[in-house]
Amino acid sequence: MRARRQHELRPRRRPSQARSRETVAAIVEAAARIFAAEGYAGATTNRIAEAAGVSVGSLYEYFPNKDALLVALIEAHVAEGQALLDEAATEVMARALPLPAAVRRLVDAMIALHARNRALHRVLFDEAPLPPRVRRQVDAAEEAIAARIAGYLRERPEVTVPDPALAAAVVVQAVEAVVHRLVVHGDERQLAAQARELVALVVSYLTADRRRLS
Amino acid sequence: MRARRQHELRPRRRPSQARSRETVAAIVEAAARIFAAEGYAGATTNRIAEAAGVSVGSLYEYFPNKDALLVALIEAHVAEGQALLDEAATEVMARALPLPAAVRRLVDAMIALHARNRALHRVLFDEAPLPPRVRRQVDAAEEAIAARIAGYLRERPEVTVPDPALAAAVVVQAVEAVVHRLVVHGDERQLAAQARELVALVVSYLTADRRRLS
DNA sequence: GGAGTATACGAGTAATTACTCGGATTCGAC
DNA sequence: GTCGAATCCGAGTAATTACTCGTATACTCC
Repeated sequence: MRARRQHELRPRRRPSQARSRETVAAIVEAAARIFAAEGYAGATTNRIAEAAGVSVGSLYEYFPNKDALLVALIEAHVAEGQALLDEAATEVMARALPLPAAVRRLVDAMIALHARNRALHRVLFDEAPLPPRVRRQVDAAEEAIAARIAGYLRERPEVTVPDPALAAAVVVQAVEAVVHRLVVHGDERQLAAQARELVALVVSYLTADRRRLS
Repeated sequence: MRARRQHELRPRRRPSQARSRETVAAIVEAAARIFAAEGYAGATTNRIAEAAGVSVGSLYEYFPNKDALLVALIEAHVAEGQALLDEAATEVMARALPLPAAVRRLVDAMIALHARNRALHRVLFDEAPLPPRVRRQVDAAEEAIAARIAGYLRERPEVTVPDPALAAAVVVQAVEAVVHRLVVHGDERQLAAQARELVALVVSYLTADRRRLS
């Protein structure tokens, strides 16, 4: 293969006419399908263009290289995740849900996010190391949701953790990591039971009698 | 590149003389270095052979293809992990450690396993999807350690979970997933504090007053 | 020391695939 | 209707790299 075009990941040209916007949309959508089906290495730009009903030339008109396609997909996925989690957080706050229900809501939102397109999610986050810029975006999204959760924790009297910010970070990490495991690699039949235990895990932690723990 | 030699992953020939055993060892060791430094895609068999001080021909004498090298590394890593965790479990049992100390021991063992060669660990488990046979090996190792933990949980009166086998599985999943996150992607400065919280998370869960949780 | 086997070598091959570019086509604006 | 810009096309190219195979060397055992 030819030497990969430096590290440029941004679109090469902005589509201005409706026609080209459709082309870009078709390419992104086809990329999602092909990456999900073939994995990162197995997906070729020619195949993606073909699946999009477009020539490779057009693909490269808008995406400087293969990685740029991945990045576009990841960014869309992250935005979607942020929206899902924000929605959950807003609902929890508005209805002042008690802790177990709130945690359940968080876990369910996380499961929904991962399950929406399992195969693609696996490729995006289990293959191909994220470029630093994208990594930062993901981290920022996680921090944002952790901050909201920390705010909620401070309001709930039954929460006993001494450092809500730290606790929120740990909870987000744990829920994300475990759900990822369960959904992407786990046994579907055990998902419900394990999700229940995950809720118990988090709720116990947040409401534990801290004096007993050391 | 040439079509990849089917799905054979087992060594092609068993080294019988001391000389060739050294060659194989050098290749494996070099593969670890190169994969860690360059990532899966960036590592080439020519480069690995060169780093091992050996010709490509010799490499292919013992490993049918590039993936077989990865599999060898993963198998070694899994064996090492099993040994580390078994050792921790044995110590916990022998000294009848109380729960917080036992969990701490588990978390520390897991951290040690992940931190021993961060970069390689990342490549092995974050890039390149594992072939099914290897996946099964990893799962079996996790189940084995979960079974030992379940036995321990049943012995400790302070443990309140209704289903120790399920709880043990969840705990192993959670500890593995979170530690992986913390060590491979996380901020090193926060590791200690987050590890402490992880211990609190697990201990709280295992000793929670189950009536309060729903 | 000779026969047979195991091991090592590494230049070369074949396949793959990311990416280009010159030219055709379609659009929007006046 | 025309002109310039935007878009599209896709055969071809250049680079990469996994893997082979004929030959040379070292070892073992008698």
